Amino acid sequence: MSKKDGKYLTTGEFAKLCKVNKQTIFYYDQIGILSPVMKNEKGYRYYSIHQLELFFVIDLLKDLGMSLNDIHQYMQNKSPESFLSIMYRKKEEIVKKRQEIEMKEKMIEAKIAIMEEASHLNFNRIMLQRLPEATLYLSRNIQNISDEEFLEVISDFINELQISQLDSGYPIGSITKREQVLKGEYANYSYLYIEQPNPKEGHPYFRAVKGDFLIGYHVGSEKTIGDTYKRLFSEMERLGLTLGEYVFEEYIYDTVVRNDKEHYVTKIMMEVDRG
Amino acid sequence: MSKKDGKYLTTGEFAKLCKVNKQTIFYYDQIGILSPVMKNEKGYRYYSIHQLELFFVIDLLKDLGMSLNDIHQYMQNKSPESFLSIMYRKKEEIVKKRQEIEMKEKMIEAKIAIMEEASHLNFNRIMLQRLPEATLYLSRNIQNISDEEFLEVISDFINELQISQLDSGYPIGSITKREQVLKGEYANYSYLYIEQPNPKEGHPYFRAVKGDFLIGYHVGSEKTIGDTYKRLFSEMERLGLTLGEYVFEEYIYDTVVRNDKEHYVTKIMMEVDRG
DNA sequence: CCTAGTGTATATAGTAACTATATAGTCAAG
DNA sequence: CTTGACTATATAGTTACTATATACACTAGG
Repeated sequence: MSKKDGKYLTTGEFAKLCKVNKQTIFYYDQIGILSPVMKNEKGYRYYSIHQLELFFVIDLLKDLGMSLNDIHQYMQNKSPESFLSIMYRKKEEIVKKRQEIEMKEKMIEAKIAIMEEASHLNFNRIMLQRLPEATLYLSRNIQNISDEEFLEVISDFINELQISQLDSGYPIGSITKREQVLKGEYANYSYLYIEQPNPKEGHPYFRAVKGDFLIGYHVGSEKTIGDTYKRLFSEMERLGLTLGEYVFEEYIYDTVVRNDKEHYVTKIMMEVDRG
Repeated sequence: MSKKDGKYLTTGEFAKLCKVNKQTIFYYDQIGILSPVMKNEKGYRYYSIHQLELFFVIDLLKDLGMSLNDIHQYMQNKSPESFLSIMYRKKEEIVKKRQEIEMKEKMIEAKIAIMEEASHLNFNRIMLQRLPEATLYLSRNIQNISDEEFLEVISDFINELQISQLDSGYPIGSITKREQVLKGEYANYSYLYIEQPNPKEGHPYFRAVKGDFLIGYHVGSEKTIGDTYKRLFSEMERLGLTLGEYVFEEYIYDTVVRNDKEHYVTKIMMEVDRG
């Protein structure tokens, strides 16, 4: 391309075609990554049409997370070979980036689903539901664990979420065993979990749940969760049910959407057996 | 989740779980987007496990291009409703972002393909090839156009590339008519174009090419391109061919990969008819 | 030819979101 | 009781711009 070599662009024209601030073009000249092909005696910069392609490449590299400094390094020492090797590197990076974006898109969809569902709920009602099979990613056992060990388990759990892209956007929940619940030790959890709507093949530590659940919502701080457990137990009795093996807890409204602990909402799902 | 409310995390522990610098956690407290649940009399900060979820949400919003200032606004005024509306907005944005990433991935692939092909070429050889059908996005006609008009056409062309996501990563080429080429006006182009390997349905301004082409490479500045045209003409004669309707030019090595104009390489593709 | 309005230039300071450094107080283990 | 690892604040530096101030240049209309 190019219409006769005679046609040059001023800084303003060039900036407009690049769709950036004129200052940015000055700046790129200053740091030496894109200098005009010509400068007249008054100091006016003149760019060639070809330099647009170079700008677009700089913009691409920038988008791919390359610093202007690194771009400068390359510009000092251009060659088809090093350009190609950069492209191969960036290709790998962008694939990873795309996967991350795809995951985040799913996370947002999950958050929307949770919030939409919550907005239609009556938190006072207790319901008996048959839950379909779900896949959960579980932490290591955390029952009766020390503070240091707990920190390590949490740390490992979160690391694994991030490394294996298991953060589905669903809340991190806790599983308590029947025995602890019956003793009133509602906070003596056995596992943490996160639901996996699209479980990955061949990943360990997964666990399916299905069956009858008595579901209630606790509004307020964790400290008063016993009250809601009592309400659930009396409803259980009224329906002639007995407590199953596990109880699941999930924050529905937490510090993410509420300032005041009194407005937190915890979903309690009790596995039950029909007497 | 949460192991008894008694367990708090120090700034260092919290930072480690968040996988960020401790300073960042200080900073977030300072600007008021994530403050510890507790501060002791010595000023030590203590975070709760729940605040991890909040950090992850902040991190997500940040990734989705929200400024810490905007995040602060939301944090001052949390609610499930406004969180939901942010999520809906971000959902739209991330879809767009994903599409952009996908496009850039294709661009990188195109650049790799071009550079790989070029690295295996002998630029001295002239070849007769039958080119398959290709879809090109064309600029408006630029033959015998004034400088101002040319600038506008270029501007429109580039705008369209960006708006309609037509920048495939292939070089921007030029098309010259037979008549101008025969007169030696090699720079009096009629159109600019960019190849579309995956043409979008229903987009106008496209144009297919196929047929026999005599292909040669010009090494050096545009000014001496006449020499290579002469070489091509004599080869054409030797093969008993006549010049077809259009000649296509594309930069293979340009300011993106070369510092010196003497090393630029232009691909010249002449449509030819078999005598 | 003068002038208004736009364009160009440089220099300097400000911005966001950290990041690094310096200095000082705190705590737990041996 | 000291060492080493932690905590805190305050300040300055970083990147990639962005804004502002000031001065010079160019172009079109009266």
